Amino acid sequence: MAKQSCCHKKRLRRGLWSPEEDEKLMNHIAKYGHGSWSSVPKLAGLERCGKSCRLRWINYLRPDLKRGTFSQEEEDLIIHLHSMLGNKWSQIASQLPGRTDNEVKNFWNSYIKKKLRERGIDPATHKPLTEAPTSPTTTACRAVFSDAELNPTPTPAQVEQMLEGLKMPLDEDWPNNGMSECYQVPPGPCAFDMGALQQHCGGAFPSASSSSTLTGQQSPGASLPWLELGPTDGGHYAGALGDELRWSDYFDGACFQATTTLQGAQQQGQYCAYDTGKDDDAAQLDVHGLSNWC
DNA sequence: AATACAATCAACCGCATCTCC
DNA sequence: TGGAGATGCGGTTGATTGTAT
Repeated sequence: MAKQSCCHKKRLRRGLWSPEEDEKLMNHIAKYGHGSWSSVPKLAGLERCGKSCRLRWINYLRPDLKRGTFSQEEEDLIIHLHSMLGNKWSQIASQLPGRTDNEVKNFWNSYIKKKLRERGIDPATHKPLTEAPTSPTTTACRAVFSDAELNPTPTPAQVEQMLEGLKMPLDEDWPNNGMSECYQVPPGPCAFDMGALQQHCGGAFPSASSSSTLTGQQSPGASLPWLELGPTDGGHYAGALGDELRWSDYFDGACFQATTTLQGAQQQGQYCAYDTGKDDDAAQLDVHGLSNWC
Protein backbone atom coordinates (compact mmCIF):
# COMPACT_ATOMS: atom_id res chain seq x y z
CA MET A 1 0.00 0.00 0.00
CA ALA A 2 1.31 3.41 -0.90
CA LYS A 3 2.52 5.70 1.81
CA GLN A 4 -0.02 8.40 2.52
CA SER A 5 0.46 12.04 3.34
CA CYS A 6 -0.01 13.60 6.76
CA CYS A 7 -3.42 14.93 5.66
CA HIS A 8 -4.55 11.45 4.71
CA LYS A 9 -3.29 9.93 7.92
CA LYS A 10 -5.15 12.42 10.04
CA ARG A 11 -8.19 12.43 7.76
CA LEU A 12 -7.83 16.14 7.23
CA ARG A 13 -9.34 18.32 4.56
CA ARG A 14 -7.49 18.55 1.28
CA GLY A 15 -7.90 20.39 -1.98
CA LEU A 16 -8.79 23.99 -2.60
CA TRP A 17 -9.15 26.36 0.29
CA SER A 18 -12.50 27.98 0.98
CA PRO A 19 -12.74 31.72 1.75
CA GLU A 20 -13.75 30.78 5.31
CA GLU A 21 -10.60 28.74 5.76
CA ASP A 22 -8.50 31.55 4.36
CA GLU A 23 -10.09 33.96 6.77
CA LYS A 24 -9.47 31.69 9.73
CA LEU A 25 -5.85 31.28 8.81
CA MET A 26 -5.38 35.00 8.16
CA ASN A 27 -7.01 35.96 11.43
CA HIS A 28 -4.98 33.47 13.38
CA ILE A 29 -1.67 34.56 11.93
CA ALA A 30 -2.60 38.22 12.30
CA LYS A 31 -3.20 37.66 16.00
CA TYR A 32 -0.55 35.16 16.97
CA GLY A 33 1.82 34.69 14.08
CA HIS A 34 2.32 31.22 12.73
CA GLY A 35 4.73 30.03 15.41
CA SER A 36 4.89 26.29 14.95
CA TRP A 37 3.05 25.41 11.77
CA SER A 38 2.08 22.05 13.14
CA SER A 39 0.03 23.73 15.85
CA VAL A 40 -1.58 26.34 13.57
CA PRO A 41 -4.47 24.21 12.26
CA LYS A 42 -5.62 23.26 15.73
CA LEU A 43 -5.30 26.77 17.12
CA ALA A 44 -6.93 28.35 14.07
CA GLY A 45 -9.78 25.83 14.02
CA LEU A 46 -8.82 24.36 10.65
CA GLU A 47 -9.09 20.77 9.55
CA ARG A 48 -5.86 20.98 7.61
CA CYS A 49 -2.34 19.80 8.25
CA GLY A 50 0.29 22.35 9.21
CA LYS A 51 2.08 21.82 5.96
CA SER A 52 -1.00 22.76 4.00
CA CYS A 53 -1.49 25.90 6.12
CA ARG A 54 2.11 26.93 5.62
CA LEU A 55 1.85 26.49 1.88
CA ARG A 56 -1.39 28.40 1.68
CA TRP A 57 0.10 31.26 3.65
CA ILE A 58 3.35 31.41 1.71
CA ASN A 59 1.86 31.03 -1.74
CA TYR A 60 -1.40 32.87 -1.43
CA LEU A 61 -2.24 34.72 1.77
CA ARG A 62 0.98 36.53 2.59
CA PRO A 63 0.17 40.22 2.26
CA ASP A 64 3.41 41.10 0.51
CA LEU A 65 2.66 38.95 -2.50
CA LYS A 66 2.74 40.83 -5.75
CA ARG A 67 0.68 38.47 -7.91
CA GLY A 68 -0.32 39.45 -11.41
CA THR A 69 1.75 38.93 -14.52
CA PHE A 70 5.52 38.95 -14.47
CA SER A 71 7.21 42.04 -15.85
CA GLN A 72 9.84 41.84 -18.58
CA GLU A 73 12.49 42.68 -15.98
CA GLU A 74 11.36 39.85 -13.76
CA GLU A 75 11.32 37.45 -16.66
CA ASP A 76 14.85 38.44 -17.65
CA LEU A 77 16.03 38.09 -14.10
CA ILE A 78 14.52 34.63 -13.75
CA ILE A 79 16.29 33.48 -16.90
CA HIS A 80 19.48 35.10 -15.70
CA LEU A 81 19.32 33.47 -12.28
CA HIS A 82 18.22 30.12 -13.65
CA SER A 83 21.26 30.03 -15.89
CA MET A 84 23.40 30.23 -12.78
CA LEU A 85 21.38 28.42 -10.15
CA GLY A 86 19.37 25.88 -12.08
CA ASN A 87 16.06 24.80 -10.58
CA LYS A 88 16.72 26.48 -7.25
CA TRP A 89 13.32 28.09 -7.26
CA SER A 90 13.38 29.33 -3.71
CA GLN A 91 16.71 31.05 -4.27
CA ILE A 92 15.49 32.59 -7.49
CA ALA A 93 12.23 33.70 -5.90
CA SER A 94 14.10 35.27 -2.99
CA GLN A 95 15.51 37.81 -5.45
CA LEU A 96 12.06 38.66 -6.78
CA PRO A 97 10.15 40.63 -4.15
CA GLY A 98 6.58 39.50 -3.81
CA ARG A 99 7.05 36.32 -5.80
CA THR A 100 6.96 32.79 -4.44
CA ASP A 101 9.03 29.83 -5.51
CA ASN A 102 5.85 28.12 -6.69
CA GLU A 103 4.90 31.10 -8.80
CA VAL A 104 8.35 31.35 -10.36
CA LYS A 105 8.45 27.62 -11.00
CA ASN A 106 5.04 27.66 -12.66
CA PHE A 107 6.01 30.65 -14.76
CA TRP A 108 9.18 28.92 -15.84
CA ASN A 109 7.47 25.67 -16.75
CA SER A 110 4.48 27.19 -18.48
CA TYR A 111 6.03 30.14 -20.26
CA ILE A 112 9.78 30.71 -20.17
CA LYS A 113 10.72 27.14 -21.06
CA LYS A 114 8.64 27.32 -24.18
CA LYS A 115 9.87 30.77 -25.08
CA LEU A 116 13.52 29.70 -24.81
CA ARG A 117 12.91 26.65 -26.97
CA GLU A 118 11.30 28.85 -29.60
CA ARG A 119 14.48 30.91 -29.57
CA GLY A 120 16.52 27.77 -30.06
CA ILE A 121 17.85 27.73 -26.51
CA ASP A 122 17.81 24.67 -24.31
CA PRO A 123 16.06 25.81 -21.09
CA ALA A 124 17.98 23.26 -19.04
CA THR A 125 21.47 24.29 -20.12
CA HIS A 126 20.82 27.76 -21.59
CA LYS A 127 22.84 26.67 -24.60
CA PRO A 128 21.72 26.54 -28.20
CA LEU A 129 19.65 23.41 -28.70
CA THR A 130 22.08 21.93 -31.22
CA GLU A 131 25.05 21.92 -28.81
CA ALA A 132 25.69 19.05 -26.43
CA PRO A 133 26.27 19.94 -22.78
CA THR A 134 29.66 19.54 -21.09
CA SER A 135 30.35 20.95 -17.63
CA PRO A 136 26.96 22.06 -16.26
CA THR A 137 28.04 25.22 -14.44
CA THR A 138 30.51 26.43 -17.00
CA THR A 139 28.36 25.73 -20.00
CA ALA A 140 25.32 27.28 -18.45
CA CYS A 141 27.22 30.45 -17.75
CA ARG A 142 28.97 30.56 -21.09
CA ALA A 143 25.68 30.48 -22.89
CA VAL A 144 24.67 33.66 -21.15
CA PHE A 145 27.86 35.50 -20.26
CA SER A 146 30.95 36.22 -22.28
CA ASP A 147 34.28 34.59 -21.52
CA ALA A 148 35.61 37.88 -20.21
CA GLU A 149 32.81 38.04 -17.71
CA LEU A 150 33.66 34.61 -16.42
CA ASN A 151 37.35 35.27 -16.03
CA PRO A 152 38.62 34.54 -12.56
CA THR A 153 39.97 37.50 -10.58
CA PRO A 154 40.93 38.13 -6.93
CA THR A 155 41.23 35.81 -4.00
CA PRO A 156 38.36 35.19 -1.58
CA ALA A 157 40.17 37.29 0.99
CA GLN A 158 40.27 40.22 -1.40
CA VAL A 159 36.59 39.84 -2.07
CA GLU A 160 35.83 39.76 1.65
CA GLN A 161 37.81 42.97 1.91
CA MET A 162 35.81 44.59 -0.85
CA LEU A 163 32.53 43.59 0.74
CA GLU A 164 33.74 44.80 4.10
CA GLY A 165 34.36 48.19 2.57
CA LEU A 166 30.78 48.38 1.43
CA LYS A 167 29.30 47.31 4.73
CA MET A 168 27.31 49.90 6.59
CA PRO A 169 25.10 49.82 9.67
CA LEU A 170 21.39 50.04 9.14
CA ASP A 171 19.62 53.21 10.16
CA GLU A 172 17.82 52.96 13.45
CA ASP A 173 14.48 53.66 11.85
CA TRP A 174 15.14 51.33 8.99
CA PRO A 175 12.87 48.29 9.16
CA ASN A 176 15.74 45.86 9.19
CA ASN A 177 13.84 42.65 9.76
CA GLY A 178 16.54 41.25 11.94
CA MET A 179 19.42 42.37 9.80
CA SER A 180 22.14 44.32 11.47
CA GLU A 181 24.05 45.51 8.49
CA CYS A 182 23.83 45.98 4.77
CA TYR A 183 26.12 46.51 1.85
CA GLN A 184 25.89 49.94 0.34
CA VAL A 185 25.89 50.01 -3.41
CA PRO A 186 26.11 53.50 -4.87
CA PRO A 187 24.34 54.31 -8.12
CA GLY A 188 26.13 54.45 -11.42
CA PRO A 189 28.95 52.18 -12.43
CA CYS A 190 29.48 49.15 -10.28
CA ALA A 191 30.89 50.01 -6.89
CA PHE A 192 32.94 46.89 -6.63
CA ASP A 193 34.38 44.23 -8.81
CA MET A 194 31.62 41.79 -9.51
CA GLY A 195 34.07 39.54 -11.24
CA ALA A 196 35.75 39.10 -7.92
CA LEU A 197 32.52 38.30 -6.23
CA GLN A 198 31.78 35.88 -8.98
CA GLN A 199 35.06 34.14 -8.31
CA HIS A 200 34.39 34.18 -4.60
CA CYS A 201 31.10 32.49 -5.22
CA GLY A 202 32.48 29.68 -7.27
CA GLY A 203 32.81 31.30 -10.63
CA ALA A 204 29.14 31.35 -11.44
CA PHE A 205 28.37 34.91 -10.48
CA PRO A 206 27.82 37.39 -13.29
CA SER A 207 29.86 40.54 -13.42
CA ALA A 208 28.12 43.83 -12.82
CA SER A 209 28.63 44.86 -16.37
CA SER A 210 27.43 41.58 -17.72
CA SER A 211 24.52 41.78 -20.00
CA SER A 212 22.77 38.58 -20.60
CA THR A 213 22.35 37.73 -24.22
CA LEU A 214 18.73 37.40 -23.38
CA THR A 215 18.28 40.63 -21.53
CA GLY A 216 20.74 43.22 -22.69
CA GLN A 217 19.41 45.53 -20.01
CA GLN A 218 21.12 47.25 -17.14
CA SER A 219 19.70 50.22 -15.40
CA PRO A 220 21.96 52.97 -14.07
CA GLY A 221 22.51 52.57 -10.38
CA ALA A 222 21.71 48.91 -10.39
CA SER A 223 24.99 47.33 -9.51
CA LEU A 224 23.50 43.93 -9.01
CA PRO A 225 21.00 42.47 -11.39
CA TRP A 226 18.16 42.14 -8.91
CA LEU A 227 18.41 45.79 -7.95
CA GLU A 228 16.52 46.51 -11.09
CA LEU A 229 13.45 45.30 -9.30
CA GLY A 230 13.81 47.46 -6.25
CA PRO A 231 12.41 50.93 -5.78
CA THR A 232 13.17 53.08 -8.78
CA ASP A 233 15.80 55.27 -7.21
CA GLY A 234 16.98 56.27 -3.80
CA GLY A 235 14.98 53.49 -2.24
CA HIS A 236 16.01 50.77 0.10
CA TYR A 237 15.92 47.25 -1.04
CA ALA A 238 16.45 44.16 1.01
CA GLY A 239 17.00 40.98 -0.91
CA ALA A 240 15.79 37.63 0.30
CA LEU A 241 12.69 39.46 1.28
CA GLY A 242 10.38 36.55 1.72
CA ASP A 243 12.59 34.73 4.17
CA GLU A 244 13.58 37.74 6.17
CA LEU A 245 10.18 39.09 7.00
CA ARG A 246 7.74 37.79 9.51
CA TRP A 247 4.04 38.37 9.92
CA SER A 248 4.55 41.07 12.50
CA ASP A 249 6.32 43.15 9.89
CA TYR A 250 3.12 43.29 7.89
CA PHE A 251 0.46 43.49 10.50
CA ASP A 252 2.03 46.10 12.72
CA GLY A 253 1.62 49.07 10.46
CA ALA A 254 0.19 50.84 7.53
CA CYS A 255 2.13 48.66 5.18
CA PHE A 256 -0.25 45.83 5.85
CA GLN A 257 -3.18 48.01 5.00
CA ALA A 258 -1.62 49.11 1.76
CA THR A 259 -0.58 45.70 0.64
CA THR A 260 -3.82 43.97 1.46
CA THR A 261 -6.17 46.54 0.07
CA LEU A 262 -4.23 46.90 -3.13
CA GLN A 263 -3.24 43.29 -3.44
CA GLY A 264 -3.13 42.07 -7.00
CA ALA A 265 -1.92 45.27 -8.55
CA GLN A 266 1.64 46.35 -8.82
CA GLN A 267 1.91 49.50 -6.83
CA GLN A 268 4.38 51.45 -4.80
CA GLY A 269 2.83 50.45 -1.51
CA GLN A 270 4.23 46.99 -1.82
CA TYR A 271 7.64 48.41 -1.18
CA CYS A 272 6.61 50.55 1.71
CA ALA A 273 8.42 48.37 4.20
CA TYR A 274 11.65 49.03 2.38
CA ASP A 275 11.33 52.65 1.50
CA THR A 276 11.92 54.94 4.42
CA GLY A 277 11.24 57.97 2.29
CA LYS A 278 14.80 59.15 2.71
CA ASP A 279 16.73 60.54 -0.16
CA ASP A 280 19.63 58.17 0.08
CA ASP A 281 21.15 57.49 -3.27
CA ALA A 282 22.45 54.17 -2.19
CA ALA A 283 20.58 50.97 -2.29
CA GLN A 284 20.97 48.62 0.63
CA LEU A 285 21.52 45.00 0.08
CA ASP A 286 20.77 42.24 2.50
CA VAL A 287 24.02 40.63 3.57
CA HIS A 288 22.29 37.27 3.75
CA GLY A 289 20.98 37.73 0.25
CA LEU A 290 24.51 38.19 -0.98
CA SER A 291 25.78 35.22 0.94
CA ASN A 292 23.19 33.07 -0.76
CA TRP A 293 25.32 33.31 -3.83
CA CYS A 294 28.29 31.75 -2.23
C1' DA B 1 -23.24 26.31 -28.95
C1' DA B 2 -20.63 22.32 -28.01
C1' DT B 3 -16.51 19.98 -27.74
C1' DA B 4 -11.58 19.23 -27.60
C1' DC B 5 -7.32 20.72 -26.53
C1' DA B 6 -3.90 23.76 -24.29
C1' DA B 7 -2.37 26.68 -20.70
C1' DT B 8 -2.28 28.06 -16.09
C1' DC B 9 -1.77 27.66 -11.31
C1' DA B 10 -3.04 25.97 -6.61
C1' DA B 11 -2.10 22.23 -4.02
C1' DC B 12 -0.11 17.79 -2.92
C1' DC B 13 3.69 14.41 -2.46
C1' DG B 14 7.89 12.76 -1.01
C1' DC B 15 12.45 13.56 0.13
C1' DA B 16 16.24 16.20 2.44
C1' DT B 17 17.61 18.90 6.05
C1' DC B 18 17.19 21.04 10.43
C1' DT B 19 16.13 21.23 15.33
C1' DC B 20 15.21 19.54 19.62
C1' DC B 21 15.31 16.18 23.15
C1' DT C 1 24.59 10.44 19.16
C1' DG C 2 20.44 8.92 17.34
C1' DG C 3 15.55 9.34 16.69
C1' DA C 4 11.36 11.95 16.00
C1' DG C 5 9.03 15.71 14.53
C1' DA C 6 9.06 20.09 12.01
C1' DT C 7 10.19 22.61 8.12
C1' DG C 8 11.67 23.65 3.42
C1' DC C 9 12.14 22.48 -1.25
C1' DG C 10 11.53 20.71 -6.01
C1' DG C 11 8.72 17.78 -8.83
C1' DT C 12 4.26 16.54 -10.12
C1' DT C 13 -0.72 16.38 -10.43
C1' DG C 14 -5.22 17.77 -11.39
C1' DA C 15 -8.89 21.26 -11.48
C1' DT C 16 -10.05 25.33 -13.72
C1' DT C 17 -9.96 28.61 -17.36
C1' DG C 18 -9.08 30.09 -22.01
C1' DT C 19 -8.90 29.27 -26.92
C1' DA C 20 -9.50 26.94 -31.23
C1' DT C 21 -12.33 24.19 -34.15
